[in-house]
Amino acid sequence: MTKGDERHNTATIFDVAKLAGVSIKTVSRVVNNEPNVSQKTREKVNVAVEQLQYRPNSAARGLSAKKSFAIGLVYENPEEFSYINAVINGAFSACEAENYSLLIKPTTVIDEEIAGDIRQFVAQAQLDGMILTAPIGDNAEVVAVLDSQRIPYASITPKNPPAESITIDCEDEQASFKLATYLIEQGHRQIAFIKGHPDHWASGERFAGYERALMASGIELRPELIVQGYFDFASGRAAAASLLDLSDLPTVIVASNDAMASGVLYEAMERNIAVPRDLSVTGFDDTPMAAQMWPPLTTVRQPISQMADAAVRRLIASARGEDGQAMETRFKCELVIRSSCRAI
Amino acid sequence: MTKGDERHNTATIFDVAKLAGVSIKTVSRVVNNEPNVSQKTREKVNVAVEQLQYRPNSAARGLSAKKSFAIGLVYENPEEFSYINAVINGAFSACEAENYSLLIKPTTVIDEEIAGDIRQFVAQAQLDGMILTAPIGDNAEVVAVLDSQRIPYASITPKNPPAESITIDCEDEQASFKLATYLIEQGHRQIAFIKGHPDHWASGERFAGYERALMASGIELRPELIVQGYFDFASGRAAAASLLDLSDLPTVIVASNDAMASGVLYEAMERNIAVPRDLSVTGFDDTPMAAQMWPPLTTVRQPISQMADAAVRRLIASARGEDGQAMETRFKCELVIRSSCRAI
DNA sequence: TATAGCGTTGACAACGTTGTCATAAAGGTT
DNA sequence: AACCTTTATGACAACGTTGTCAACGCTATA
Repeated sequence: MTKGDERHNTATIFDVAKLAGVSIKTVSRVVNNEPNVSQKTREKVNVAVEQLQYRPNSAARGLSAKKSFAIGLVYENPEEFSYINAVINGAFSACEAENYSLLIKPTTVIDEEIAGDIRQFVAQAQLDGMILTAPIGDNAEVVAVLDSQRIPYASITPKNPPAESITIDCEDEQASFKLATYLIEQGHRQIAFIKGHPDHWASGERFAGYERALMASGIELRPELIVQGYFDFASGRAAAASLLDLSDLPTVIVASNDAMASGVLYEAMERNIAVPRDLSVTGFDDTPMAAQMWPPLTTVRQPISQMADAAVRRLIASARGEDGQAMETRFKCELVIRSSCRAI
Repeated sequence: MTKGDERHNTATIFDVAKLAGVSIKTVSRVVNNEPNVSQKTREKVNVAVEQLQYRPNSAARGLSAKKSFAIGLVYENPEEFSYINAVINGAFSACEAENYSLLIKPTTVIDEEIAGDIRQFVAQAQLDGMILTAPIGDNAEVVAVLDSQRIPYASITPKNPPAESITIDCEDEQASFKLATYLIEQGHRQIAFIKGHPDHWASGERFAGYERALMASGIELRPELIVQGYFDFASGRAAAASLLDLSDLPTVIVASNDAMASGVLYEAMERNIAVPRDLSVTGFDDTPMAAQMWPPLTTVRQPISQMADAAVRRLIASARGEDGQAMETRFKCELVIRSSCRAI
């Protein structure tokens, strides 16, 4: 760098203070919206800030305030990304609104190393908080690391949340109940179910709603119609294969998410089974994909972005010492009816 | 916080120095792998670092070194996420390897505000560099902001890269040529083409490859078989609709990406046109979706993650003053043949 | 033996902000 | 008029690291 480049150095709090004719502390107060600054002083400072295009140096701010103004988001790298993208978008918009940065950490698999990975992640970025997506919020080691480092965190749809922790979930059980009830109303009686990944809280909820709906209508639960899946395309396809090999075929297959439903559609296509004429199919999540498959998928829409947004806001609020009790923490789902199901 | 919590304060460079019996500067040298430290001292320090679980405070480091060790990734929030997720994963792995943090910034639309948005983003996080995904790398205002702030950046597949800038792209033209040639070899002569979003560099390249293949085989370019699309499902579907309304139908529709190809499949389904029996379809990108549609899509695989990885590495290398000339900057694509095309 | 050179080490300032505390000015109460 | 309280402001230390520079001790050379 030559000497001349100095002109381009970004303005510091000292420059602003000088220009406004006040002390740096006063500038700090104005910038951070602290009380006890006269209106006149405030304006002077704001003018100077504007004129110099001043932006506080976040490293210095973080060093002094012992905060980083950064939040981490950990997720398990999925096969189908729309869920996690909705999370990212929601978390980002909340961070942006609160003037925080969002650091993401995709993890490939959840193995023994994850706790160390997280420790490293947190330490390196000096995170002020973490958002844990399912099923990471249930990993005891990860939680232990965060607790020991005193890093606050919010879990999205965890299975066994500790009482005092910040938790965001949604009404999967009710939504699943509503969906199954809808199918029953449409005349379906042979209702197959593909369960989600056992590590995920949502899997149990979605199955519970299905069970409750069938029992409420006095429909017998046939064990051979209930198949384990893992939330991915391949497991959905395999589950469909086993269900379509049965002699007594189901009239509808309820998949616990859209990716598995897409596997079901694929397997049905392969077998020349027309959906919805010969078989109805439903999903869960309402990923963008759901509307673009053929046939468009009846599914359940979750307010994923809003949930992530809420997780970040609660986290920041609690870091500030606000209680955030008033904030919404349990979200509603919505049944989205498309043409992958027909009445019987 | 009570007094007792002090035990949990993370170790600083002073603690390490004390325990190792050296000065803080020496610890700093060891931690940063600087030369001129004796092997014996190095080991003493490393033992202390290990014992205290010392991790440098990134805020302090950034403040002193005038670097943030953070890189930003800006992208236009797409309808279909797998491309951007591959970018995120590649960029993340490079950042992790280089001990950098990755900050992401999804932008909803590219409007007049984007330059200001970027300025804000860069200033707030004090980024050391930026990765620009298409088509943001071509936005003059954004580039002007980065230049004026002296923020180095790398563009992934930009249209008009300035000579000295860091650019990563891949051989879209060749791949598209190969794909079209393959179709011609399969006997196709009525080859329709759905162009990509005009703002994207890749759109032009992919079309150019198509043109060259047809000309090389002496096939006339029929303008009515060339339709403008915008890389999204809806535009693919609309383009397919217009093509399938023609009296003289194409035997194959080449979509410039998988999302549009998925729109083509949808429209074909809706019209009861069997793919590939009555119509062949191809995509571009090899998103995970491509293998899960029915029928599985013949497409072109791009090494997206590797490209993003390379972008980050070049960026960091150039920030270090290394030239990075040796690094790969133009990547190969691979034809992926599935069953959405048939020979005629 | 003196001297130059190099590898090794440490003292201390600097980075740009916020927190703490002191002080001045203004307003209210007796 | 004297005193207390509240509001507004600033001086200065502290945060934890890296950069600069000086100093030390050892080896090679004259």
